[in-house]
Amino acid sequence: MSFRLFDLNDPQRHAATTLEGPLLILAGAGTGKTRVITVRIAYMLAQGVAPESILALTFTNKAATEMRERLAGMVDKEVAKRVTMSTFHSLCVRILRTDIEKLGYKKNFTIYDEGDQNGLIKKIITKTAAIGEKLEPNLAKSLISKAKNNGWNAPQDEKTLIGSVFARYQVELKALNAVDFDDLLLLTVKLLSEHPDVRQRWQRRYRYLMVDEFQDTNRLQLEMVGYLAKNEEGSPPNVAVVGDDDQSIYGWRGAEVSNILEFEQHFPNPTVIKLEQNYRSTNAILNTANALIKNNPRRRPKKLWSGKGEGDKIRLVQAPNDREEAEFIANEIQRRKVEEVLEFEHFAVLFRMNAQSRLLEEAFRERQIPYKIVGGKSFFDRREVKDVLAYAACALNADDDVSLLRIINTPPRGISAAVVERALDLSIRHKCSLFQGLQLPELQRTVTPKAAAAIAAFVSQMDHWETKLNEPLVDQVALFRSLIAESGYYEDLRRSCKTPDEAHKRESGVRDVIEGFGRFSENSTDGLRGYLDSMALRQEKEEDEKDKEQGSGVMLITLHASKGLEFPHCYLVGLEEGILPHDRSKVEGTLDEERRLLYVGITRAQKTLTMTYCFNRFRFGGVVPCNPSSFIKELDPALLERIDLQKMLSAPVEAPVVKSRFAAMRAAVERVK
DNA sequence: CCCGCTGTGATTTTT
DNA sequence: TCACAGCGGG
Repeated sequence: MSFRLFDLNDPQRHAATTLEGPLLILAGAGTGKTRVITVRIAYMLAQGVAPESILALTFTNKAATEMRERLAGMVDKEVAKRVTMSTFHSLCVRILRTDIEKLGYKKNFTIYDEGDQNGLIKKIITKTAAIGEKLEPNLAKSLISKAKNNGWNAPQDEKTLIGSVFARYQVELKALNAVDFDDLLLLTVKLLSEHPDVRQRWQRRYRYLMVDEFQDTNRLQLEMVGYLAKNEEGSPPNVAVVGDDDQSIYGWRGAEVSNILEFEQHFPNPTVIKLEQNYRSTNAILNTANALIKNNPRRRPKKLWSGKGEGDKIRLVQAPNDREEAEFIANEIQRRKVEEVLEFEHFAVLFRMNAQSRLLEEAFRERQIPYKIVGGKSFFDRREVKDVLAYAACALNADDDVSLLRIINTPPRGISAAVVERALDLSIRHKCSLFQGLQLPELQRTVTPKAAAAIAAFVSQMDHWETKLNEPLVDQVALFRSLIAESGYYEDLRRSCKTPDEAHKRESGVRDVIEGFGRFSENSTDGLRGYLDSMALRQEKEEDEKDKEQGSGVMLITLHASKGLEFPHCYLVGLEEGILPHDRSKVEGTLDEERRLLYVGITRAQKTLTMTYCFNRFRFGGVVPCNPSSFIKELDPALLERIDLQKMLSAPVEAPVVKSRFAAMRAAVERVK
C-alpha cells in the first residue's frame, strides 16, 4: 500500500475513511475529488473489503480509466483490477447481456448510437406523418430521450404525431433487436425492478458503491444506484456520491440537479462532507467564482478558497467587435509566451458555442500559433468507420435493419432502391426484419431474376459470415478482415472518393477499425460483439496520429467540454448577453445553468483569467450590436481590472512598459542561449 | 449516381 | 453568412 491518508486534508480524509452508510461528498472545483475517490477505495481494500464488492460508476470512459490508473498506482495491481470501475452505460451492457432475454430481447442486441437513432426516427416520421404534417427529427429524438429518461413508457395508442412516432420507434427498435443509449439505462432499471432474482444477484455482488459526477445523473441513473446499493439486511446502503451542484451543466441532457440537492431524500441520514479547499487557482479567481455562483438560488452553499495567495486581478476586456477580440487574444498569447516564458499549452480559450472558435482559429493561423480544438467530428462518426462496423453488426445480427440498410448497396450489388423499399414495406406488414423480408417468396416473385439473384447472393453471404463467426474457437479478427476484404468495400472506397488522398485516408480508417478489434481481442474474450459494444460506448481510444505528432498548442474548447480540465492561463470570450447567458436559456428558464457554465469556465484557470466581450458581433449573417453579459455585474468589482481595447490601442504604450517589455524579451533571449 | 441548386436555420453533446 | 440537408436534373 503506497497511499498515505495523512496526505489528505481533514475533510478529504474524513470522506476517504467514511465507508458505511450513505455519504455525500460535495467536491468543489479543483478540490482533489479524484484523489479522494481513489484513496477511499484503497482504504477500503486496506480494511479488508473484497475488491469484487466495490463498484465505482462514472460518466465517461476517460474518468473510469483515470480512476483505474490512479488506483493501480496505489495498491497491488492484481487487486486493483478486480474492482469494478465502469461507466453507467458499460455496466448496463454487462447486466443486459446476461439477462435481457427476460425482457423479450435477444442477447445479441445491437447498441444504436445517435446516428443510427436519427436514421430510424427519420424513417419512422416519413412513414407515419400524414401529408402536411411535419416533425423535426431532432426534436422527436430529444423528446423521446427526455421521455425515456423520465421513466415514461411509449404510449400505447397516441393521437399526436410525436406520440405515435415514439410508440413506433420503440416497437421497431425491439423488432430490430436494438437498444439506444437511453434504453441501456431504462431496460436495466426495468430488469432490476421486475426481476427479483436479477436484482438480488447484483445487490449481493456490490457492497460498496461510489458515483462520480453525481450532479450529472438523471432519474434512471439515480434509480439504478438505488437498486444496486440496497442490501438485504435493510441497513443503510453503502453508497458514496461525489459531485458539485455548482457544476451541473448537463440539465438539457436530462441531468437532474435535484439528485444531489435532495440527496437526503433519496438516501436518508447521510454523512455530508464539503471539500472547499481548492488546489488549483488563486484566490482572486476563486472569489470571482464564489461571487458569481452565490446568485444561484438552488444550491448547497460552498465557498472555495486556496492557499495559493491572492494572485493577479481578473481582467475584463471590452473589444469593439469579435474580430478584434480574437486578434487581441492571439497577439497577447504570442507576446506572453515570450515575455513570461510560457508554452502555448499553458493557454486555453473557452467559449460558449463552437462557432466562436472560427475567428480565433483564423487569428492563430495567421500568426502561426499552434492550437488544438477539442470536439468536432469524431473517429467514430467517420463514414468508413460506420460502414465497416455496420458490416460487423449485420454479420452478427442480420435483423439489424439500420445497419443492413447502410451496407446493402455499399458497394452497389444490384439490389435497387425500389426493391429495398418494397422489402421494407413487406417486412413491416409481416412484422419481420428487412433481412427476412428480402427472403420472402412474395418479394422474390415481384422482382427481376437479376435482382432475385443479387438478393440470394447477398443473403447467402451474410448467412455464411454469421455461421463462421459463431463457430467456437474461431479467429474472429481474421474473419472480420476477410469479411471486409471480400465485401468489395475497399474497391468501393477507391471508386467513390474524389481524390486518391481521401481514399487512402478512408482505407486507413477501415484498417484502424480492424486493427482496433485485434487489439481489443488481445485482452478481452467478448469477441466482435464486445468490440462493437465498446465502439458504440466510445471505449476504444481514438487514435489520432496528428494529435500525438503535433503535440498540442493553445487549447480552444467549449465551456462544456472544459469541465474537469485546468489551464494556467484562461481566456473566456464572448461574455455577452445572448451568448453567455445564451438567448435560448431565457425562454427555457435555464439561466442558473448558464451561470454555472460561467462558473465552470472561471474555475478552470490556475493563475490568470481574462474575460472578454464585444460591442458588435457577426451573427446570423450580419453585424449585431451586443451588450455585456448580465453576469458581469455579479462579479466582485474589487477583483476586476477593466481594459478598454479601443483606448488601449489608440493610446501610445508608456515608456516604462516598453522598457520592461524589452527587458523581459532580452531576458528570454538570454535564457535560450 | 453525382452534382449543384435552393431553402432553412443557427447552443451545449459525458454515453 | 454559411453550412448542410433534401431534391431534381444531367
